[in-house]
Amino acid sequence: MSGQQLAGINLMDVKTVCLGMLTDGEASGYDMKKCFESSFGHFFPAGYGSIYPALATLARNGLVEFEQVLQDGKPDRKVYNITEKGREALMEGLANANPAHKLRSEFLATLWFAHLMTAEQIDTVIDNKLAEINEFLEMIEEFQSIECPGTGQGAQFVAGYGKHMASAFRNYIEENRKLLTKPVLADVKSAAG
Amino acid sequence: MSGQQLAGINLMDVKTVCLGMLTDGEASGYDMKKCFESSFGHFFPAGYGSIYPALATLARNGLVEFEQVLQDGKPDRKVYNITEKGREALMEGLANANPAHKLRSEFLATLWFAHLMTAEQIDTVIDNKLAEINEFLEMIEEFQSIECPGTGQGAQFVAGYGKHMASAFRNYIEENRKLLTKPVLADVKSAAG
DNA sequence: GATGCATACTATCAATTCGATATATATTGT
DNA sequence: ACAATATATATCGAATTGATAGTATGCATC
Repeated sequence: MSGQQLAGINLMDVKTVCLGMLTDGEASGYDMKKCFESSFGHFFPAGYGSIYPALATLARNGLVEFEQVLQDGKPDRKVYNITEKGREALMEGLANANPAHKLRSEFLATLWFAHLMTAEQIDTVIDNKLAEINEFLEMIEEFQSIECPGTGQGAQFVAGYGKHMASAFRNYIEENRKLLTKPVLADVKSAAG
Repeated sequence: MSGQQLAGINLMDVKTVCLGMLTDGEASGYDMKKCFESSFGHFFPAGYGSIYPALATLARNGLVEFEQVLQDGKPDRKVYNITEKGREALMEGLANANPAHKLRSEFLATLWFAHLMTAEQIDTVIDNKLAEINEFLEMIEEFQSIECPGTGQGAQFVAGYGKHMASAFRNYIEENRKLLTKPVLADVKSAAG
């Protein structure tokens, strides 16, 4: 019942995030996709299939306006701007006191069934994940070094979160991976018997 | 092109997880939902809307079989069992060397825009998240205490992961939340001016 | 004795999201 | 000359989410 406010925006969904990006200035869908790729997408992914429909809905409901900009050579741009109504909707989205924080890990689901896998398979999965984490950590450190201090407290907090959690992830894996490849009692017995 | 193997299973999706659960013995969709609720769902969520269509597809492709069990009083149960073909498909699912690990955080997306929020809003969001994390940690500790050692190395690894990461999350928030409510230079100037 | 709630069990629907793909053109690299 | 990359739009099928619906029993509260 409650929560259904201005033009169907009630949560921190892709629409709300697009509105937030527009508070920094005008942008096209393409620009926003790049923003998702470079920073946002690491903790809140979105592709064209989400962004373009989101912008269409926002425009239909008057939360953003756009201008068709003809370019020579390149295709036209639709440059979006947030409206006053859009700002209100954004504030409502930010007012949600219990925003979700969801994990969906095929990695953990796979390792849950480690007893059905060979030690080689387990090692490969883990080594690949460690390599990914290390790449991510390098990327974050680069991001933090170019971020100018004083602006974007939120961005700094989130980047720090990413670094902290990725390190914790790496530490946990390195210290506990042997749990997964260690033979269980039953196997030891059958090997000895 | 590649990856499209036995009956449309190529990743660690809900179908594959259901097959994995069935290696522990027969179960109904309802049973599996309970399993998702109690453990699996914390890192790989699935509701009825995913589970029932998944089981229907698996049955259609011969990866599981089911028996309609009539019960007095209660509604009928469809009790599923994994087939040999299903075991093969599961092994293919587990053979994926790069299983994903995805986060989707409305929490971090919200705090990215902390400069648009009041300090009270920020504090509420953070306090609520800390309370959630503490509940989660209690739940995990209970899970670990009832888990018998020697069986389910994977489950132990995953539970340990959950505890480790939730603690890291809590520590980061507690040590860095002041970044978000600390006034920025511009605000200090305008307050003094 | 009736009303409402919890549990047990199935299943479906609209809305949203994902990942891939289509369409076009210009620039840059080899 | 040819291939790849960047710019920019948009759509489609498949999967997932979250809510809801239906049917039946037991149990407690009013």
